[in-house]
Amino acid sequence: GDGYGGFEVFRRQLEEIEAQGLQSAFQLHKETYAQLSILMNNGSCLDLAENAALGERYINHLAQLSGEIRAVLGPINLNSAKQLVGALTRKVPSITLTEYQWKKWDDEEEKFSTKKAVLMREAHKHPIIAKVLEYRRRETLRRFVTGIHKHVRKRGKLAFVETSIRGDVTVTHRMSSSKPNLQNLARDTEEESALQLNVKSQYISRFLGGTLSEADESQLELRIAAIASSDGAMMDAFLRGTDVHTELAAMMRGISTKHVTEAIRQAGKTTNFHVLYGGAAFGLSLRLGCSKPEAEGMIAQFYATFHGFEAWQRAQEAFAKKHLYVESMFGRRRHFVQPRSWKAPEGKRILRQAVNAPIQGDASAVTNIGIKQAMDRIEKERLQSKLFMTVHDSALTDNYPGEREYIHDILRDEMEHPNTEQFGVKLTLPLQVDIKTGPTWGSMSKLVTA
DNA sequence: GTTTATGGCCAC
DNA sequence: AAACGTGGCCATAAAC
Ligand SMILES: Nc1nc2c(ncn2[C@H]2C[C@H](O)[C@@H](COP(=O)(O)OP(=O)(O)OP(=O)(O)O)O2)c(=O)[nH]1
Ligand SMILES: [Mn+2]
Repeated sequence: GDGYGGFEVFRRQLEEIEAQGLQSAFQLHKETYAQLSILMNNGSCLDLAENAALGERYINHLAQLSGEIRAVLGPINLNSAKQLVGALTRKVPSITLTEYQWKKWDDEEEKFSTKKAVLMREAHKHPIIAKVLEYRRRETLRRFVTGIHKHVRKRGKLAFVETSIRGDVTVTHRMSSSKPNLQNLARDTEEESALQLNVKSQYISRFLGGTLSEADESQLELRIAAIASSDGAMMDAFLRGTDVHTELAAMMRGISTKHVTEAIRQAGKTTNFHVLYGGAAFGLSLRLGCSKPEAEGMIAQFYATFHGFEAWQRAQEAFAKKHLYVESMFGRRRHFVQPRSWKAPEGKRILRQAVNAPIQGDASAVTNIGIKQAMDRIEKERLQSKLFMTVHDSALTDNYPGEREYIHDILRDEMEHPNTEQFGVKLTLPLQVDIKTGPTWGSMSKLVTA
């Protein structure tokens, strides 16, 4: 009843594991996913002094903001969305705290929302709204500072958190991280780094004089989408070396790719994946703040350009309707429960999941095969550096002094050349890995490769 | 006083 | 009766 199939789907998965025996998808799981979750138990080293300093700064910022806001809105609990609706409506009568107005075709209750997108849309109506947004951001990031206290383990002079990496949680066969989750740490921004509020800066090397590095697959799911669908235009784009995220961001704003900042490129990413995974004009127009016809035009242009991918989408959907599961290139499956109708929201959601699951899942497989190879080399060559974490399409290493450059070679060699053939998959496009490095997870600079 | 649900938001 | 997908976590509100 949770939309993920419940018992029936679980039973079918069990049957599959029994029937699959030593098939390649099972091998992949056993030799790669299960191993990674065991091997990445080194923990992540924490700078406790930085943690304490961050905590102090967040408390101060929050106290200041809380005072300013409650002076205007009254003595409410700012962490309560419900109280915020009441206070904001009183103070700013013109405010519209709904995500979007729908028909209200009968005496349905109005659904209020104070989420970020809504507050940003309404922010021009009163200066206090921006303050609330700032409070929210600080409060959310504070939890990355104080929330890890219960997970800290001392090892001699050093402090660690030992996240649990599991490969048996997600329906698409991605890895998950918990207790603490290290896959959703807030990215460092210039503004917050300047204020010394960068939460990733508390993650450091465990070695005296050591460094951290992160190797991230470039535009990974777009590449996998191109490979899986064999779409000509998409393949061409990558063979030409295009950065599709950047190109789209530049095109949407009518600026040159030179002027695309990291933040702008990130917005382009979100748009790309929105459209790739069956997003509608309605949601796109909300996200871009443009009209619905404009959004429709953009989606139409996407499918006009990538009709090969559209055909692949239709094929996935047809397969899902017929068999109630989809299967990826690596032979991994996601099962569905029969919806009442394929045209209702419930059914349409399944069809989008049918398009997404094989791509997200195989992107994960490709990454993890490469990571496993890198870990094997670090062990075989008796290096002291540690590959201690994965964030879906990236790997983090803690570099022993003097080993960094060689570790970078390993990361690039292995992650750009995962041996997928052993699991029956031929990658028809090259992969590209971007490497960053620095003294902390929150202060890394891109490696310039000649 | 516990539990569970919800709203919200971070990442990829 | 919604409107890219995959996760985990926290504080409040509601229910036990
Ligand atoms: N459906 C969906 N998938 C996402 C979204 N953000 C990230 N992903 C998936 C697809 C990405 O290829 C993958 C890795 O995320 P990254 O941030 O590394 O993006 P990507 O590799 O595409 O670009 P990059 O060149 O690394 O900046 O995670 C999103 O908003 N929606
Ligand atoms: Mn990436």
